[in-house]
This record gives sequence, C-alpha cells and structure tokens, in this order.
Amino acid sequence: MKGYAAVGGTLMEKATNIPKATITRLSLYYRQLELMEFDGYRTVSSDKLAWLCQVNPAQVRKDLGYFGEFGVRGVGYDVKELQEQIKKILAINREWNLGVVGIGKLGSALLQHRNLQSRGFKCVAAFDNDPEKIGQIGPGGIEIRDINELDKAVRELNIEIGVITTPPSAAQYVADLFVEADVNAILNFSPIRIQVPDCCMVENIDFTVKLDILTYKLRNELGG
Amino acid sequence: MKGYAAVGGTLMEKATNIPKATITRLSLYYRQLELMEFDGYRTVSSDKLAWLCQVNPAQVRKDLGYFGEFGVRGVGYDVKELQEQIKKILAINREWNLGVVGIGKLGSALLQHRNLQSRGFKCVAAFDNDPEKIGQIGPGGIEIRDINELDKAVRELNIEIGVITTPPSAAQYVADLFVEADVNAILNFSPIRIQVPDCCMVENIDFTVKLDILTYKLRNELGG
DNA sequence: CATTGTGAACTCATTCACAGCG
DNA sequence: CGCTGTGAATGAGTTCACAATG
Repeated sequence: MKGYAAVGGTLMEKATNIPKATITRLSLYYRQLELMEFDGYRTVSSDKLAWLCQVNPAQVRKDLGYFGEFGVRGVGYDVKELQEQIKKILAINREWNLGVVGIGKLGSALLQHRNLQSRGFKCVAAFDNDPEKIGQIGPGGIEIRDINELDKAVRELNIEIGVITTPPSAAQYVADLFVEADVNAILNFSPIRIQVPDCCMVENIDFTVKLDILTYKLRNELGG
Repeated sequence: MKGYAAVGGTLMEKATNIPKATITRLSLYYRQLELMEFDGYRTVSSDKLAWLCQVNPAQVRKDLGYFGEFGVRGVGYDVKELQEQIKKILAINREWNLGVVGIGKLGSALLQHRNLQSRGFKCVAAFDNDPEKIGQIGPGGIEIRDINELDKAVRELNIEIGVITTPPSAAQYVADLFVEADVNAILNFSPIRIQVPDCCMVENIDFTVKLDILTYKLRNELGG
C-alpha cells in the first residue's frame, strides 16, 4: 500500500483527482457485492465483478487502485472485506440524516422508501409550504413541518443532506434555504438546475432528461 | 449548413458520434428555453444559456453544432426556434407511450407525475404482480394489470418505453418481459443494473448512487 | 461588433498490456 | 498459474481561441 487517498477516517491525504465516474461505480460494486455475499460467495475476481456491473475488468482494478490494494493476486477480492472498504471510502459506514422538502407523491414515496432506510439514510424531517399539510403526520410517521422552520430543524435534528421534491418553481427557493442553513449536500429531484455556492454539492435526479435520452436513442439508434 | 446529423425526420445521416453528455445537456437547454420563453425572452446567447445551465459557453455552441447551425452571429439564438429544433433532435416533438411496472409508492407517483404528462410522456398502462392490486383502478385512473399480460398490453397499447419501479429482486425479470415484448427502451428505477441485449436501451435512475456520491464528497471535499 | 461556428489544444477517463506476486 | 496493480497508450469530451459573418 502506497500512502493513497482517503480511506481510514484517520489519515486523509488529498485524493489524487479521482474521476467522479469512479465513485458512481464504487457504489455499484458495493451493491453487487451485497448480492454476492447473500448468494454465499467468499471471493470475487475483477473479471467477474466487472461482468456483473457491465464495465471493463481493468476499470474495476483501477477504481479500487485509487484507494488502496484490496485484492490478493491469483485469488481476487474478499467479498465481505471489499464491502467494508467501499463503505469506508463512500462514507456509508454510518447513518446520515436527510430532510425532505415537498411532500407530494414523490416526497411521500421517498419518506417510506425501503432502500433508503436500510442503507442508513434516515429521513428525519419533512417540510412543505401547504397549510393543509403542515402539522399532519406524513408517511413514515414523520410530522410535516412548515418550510419556514427549515433552518431551525436543520440545527435541532442535524440534517446533513437536503432533498428537494418540490415543483420546479420552488426548487431554487428551497435550495437557498438549505444553503442558508449550512446544509452542504442537496439531492435535487426537480427538473431544473439550482444555483448554489461552491461549498454546497448538488446531485440531480432528473427523469425527464433520462426519458429524453431514451427517445433520442429510439429515434436514432434504431431507425425510429 | 453542412449536411449534419439527424434533425429533420427526413434526411437522417448517421450522427457523427455525438457524446451522450451532449444529449443530456440538450434536454437541459430545452427546459431552460421553456422558462425563458415564458419570461418573454426572444433571443438568447450561448453565454447566457451556458450560465443558466452551468456549463461552458463553447460547450453550448459545440453541442448545437453537432446538429446544425441554429444561431445568428452577433445576435444569438431565437428562443422559440431553438426549442423547436431541440424537440426534433430529441424526438420529443410527439407523444410516447409508457408502461409502468411495480405500482408501489414510487410507481404511483410516476403515474400521476405532472412533468411527464405535460411533456408528452403518457403512462398508458400499469402493471403489478400483487393480486390485491390487479384489477384496481390505480392512481391516474389507469387500471392495474397483471404483469403476465405485459406482452399483450405492449402490443395493444403500443408501449414504447418500459418503466421499472419494482423492488430490485424483480427488476431483471421485468426487464426480460419487456425485451421479450420488443420494448427497446427501459427506464430503470431499481438500484441494480439489469442485463439486456444490445437492441434494448436502458437508462438508470438510482438515487442510492447519488446519495453515495454526496456522502463521499461530504466526507472528502469538506473535512467531514 | 457581438456572437456564432469550429479546428486545434488540452484535459480527463478508459483500456491495454504486462510486470509483480501470492 | 491466475489474478492483481499500474504505467503507458489510447480514446473521448471539453475548452480555447479565433476566423467567419449577419
């Protein structure tokens, strides 16, 4: 091991410019490893993991190589051990508190979403601006709060990741509230790009874009 | 104009290897243009559009340049005209029929989702395997069908895009059904990667991955 | 003369190919 | 012997810089 990028939580040298796609794939590898462990596998080769995740085997090794040497030559990677390492790398080896703004159909779905809870992403607060909804107990048993109390709730409940599931017209306003409350990570489900300062990170989940990609391809790749 | 890639629906030369990211951005530009038209703008420069979409101005021009010459030097792009062109490029100048499988919270949310309907993505069928749900009128007024009738429904209703909102364990099975029924485009909301033949295109919407990216960054970019 | 359109330069990411090693 | 780890080669995508032009 060569004094690499972040893993331990202890030593923490600046990661040598790791492609964002690498992080995405690590998340994928992790999920695949979970399934493999469930199926009883003890070790896995980069070839096999690559095939399962539909990437190039060298890519798997390079991705992991950014963070350390986790494999055994001639054998492969220990399924359980590699999971632990990736958890550390991605910082999903602990719980994270989410605050969801916009309790419509989508927001409600998220509040109850199994895959979130089971992975340690806890929805600890729900917000809306609709007086009809405020004060009600929303899905998942969480009280729906007034959006104006966001700042207070962030501090009280230690909300670390903001989730925006409002209509697009409200998205920027909500983003500003999160930034103001020092929430540095936002998951944005609205189909517009919000503007935030550099200290705040945004990931967009935009199914309109994905559908547009599909229609483009349907039209071009096949002779639609 | 230099005999470029796909636009008209008439002439249709093979697009000269257009980056996928370009398609994603076109979808973004389009949405931004809608907002601008609503706000009364008649023209827009690549600089302004770039700023709004948080990309480089040259990127905007290059992206559009793959498909033709839509601007006027010294002036910019006509907001309305450029929308029309992008609609043609992305093939969103007509309606598309979707079939949604897995009518849980998320599937239900999609069936009623405004941004889908208003953009011409019509959910024409809903499927589930739960006998309790089958036959019920689901959200959006659509009858929930037995998953085993998928093939029949695809043909009867001309479903062109399949949407998977099942638990991960069912995702591959549903994907196989879609492929079998000659559906060539799938929007996959489950957090695993499904395997399909080359003729079928898949776009994944995976918020676990996005959350993992955020936690990774929180941990590394700031001194978490 | 402001702004587009685009070859060329550059930066970033992926894949190859093989040395290193259990 | 098989599989990892990694520098080097390749490839893709972005940005620069400026000529072209309404």
